Amino acid sequence: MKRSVAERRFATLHERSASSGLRMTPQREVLLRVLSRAADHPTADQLYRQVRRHLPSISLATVYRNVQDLVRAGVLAPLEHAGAAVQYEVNPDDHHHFVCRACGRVWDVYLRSIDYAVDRRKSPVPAATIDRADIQLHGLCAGCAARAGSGSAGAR
Amino acid sequence: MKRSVAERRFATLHERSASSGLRMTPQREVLLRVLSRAADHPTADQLYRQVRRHLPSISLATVYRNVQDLVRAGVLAPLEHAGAAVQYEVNPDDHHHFVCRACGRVWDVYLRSIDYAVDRRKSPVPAATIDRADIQLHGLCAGCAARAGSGSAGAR
DNA sequence: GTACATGCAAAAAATTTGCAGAGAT
DNA sequence: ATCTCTGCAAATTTTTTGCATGTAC
Repeated sequence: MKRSVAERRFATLHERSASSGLRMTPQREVLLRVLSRAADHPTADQLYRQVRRHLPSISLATVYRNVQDLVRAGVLAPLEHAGAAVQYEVNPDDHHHFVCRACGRVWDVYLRSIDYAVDRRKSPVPAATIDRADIQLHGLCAGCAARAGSGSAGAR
Repeated sequence: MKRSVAERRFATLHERSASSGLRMTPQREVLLRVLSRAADHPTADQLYRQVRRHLPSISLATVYRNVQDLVRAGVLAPLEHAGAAVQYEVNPDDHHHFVCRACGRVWDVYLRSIDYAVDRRKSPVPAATIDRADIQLHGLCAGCAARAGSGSAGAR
């Protein structure tokens, strides 16, 4: 049962990776296999350690490069806003964020209401208490949209 | 007008910082002043460069230490999930996240519905398009709640 | 006076890059 | 044959830490 889920996932990853023009090297294949079994949200280093068990000669740099390629290919996504330098929040008001997917900049957003319902059947969440819901809206900011509309796309 | 907002903010930061037992050194005061004027989400390095203009002799390590102290004091918050190592998302289903505020672990959450309304009057967001809303629920996971209930609180 | 804070420099952690050789298509 | 990918090692970037001295309370 669990096996077939991982296998279906692997097939998907494999196909999406191939259709993005990425070559199927042994390193990439093992990485995809590890990813297809991942239940959580692994870091590059955790992936490295997993992949290494099957391919002891792989280098950490290769894992980093592959993970980036897969992000570019849309196969993986960095969890939220992680990485790079930590940004700090000073605004004491109750608010949320809008993140531009092209330039990565963040703006504060005020919401008038939030409503959500957890699907408990599908969510094996060991939450004892939930005390806050932060929303991040993702999209294109006006500047990047204009740039994308006319000239070549300018990212990051 | 803008001045008084910053000043009110500074007073708040100053008071919260003091009531957390933090001493008011020149370095801390300038940092709080910079923070009270911050309109965006600065990194430690950006804060360092700002503070330096008023206190050229301050060291980057002091800024880092102070920012951490202020986070512990509840004056600042790290933006979302940033920092440390980047975690990657493999799950292709449409889902959201639950983050334990004690241990920092992340679980996938499935929502049946999401509803929100942007308060456009208060939000100067230059969003050309919004194509996704990611929700992060914050709280205590069962494990950390149990640990907090009995023994001493175990964090991070 | 004492405990906390600071500066400096070195260390650690996370990530990126240059380069020469190997391999996929 | 070509263009991508890899391993290795060195470089960068971000953050943390040890230690002697300074200073807010």
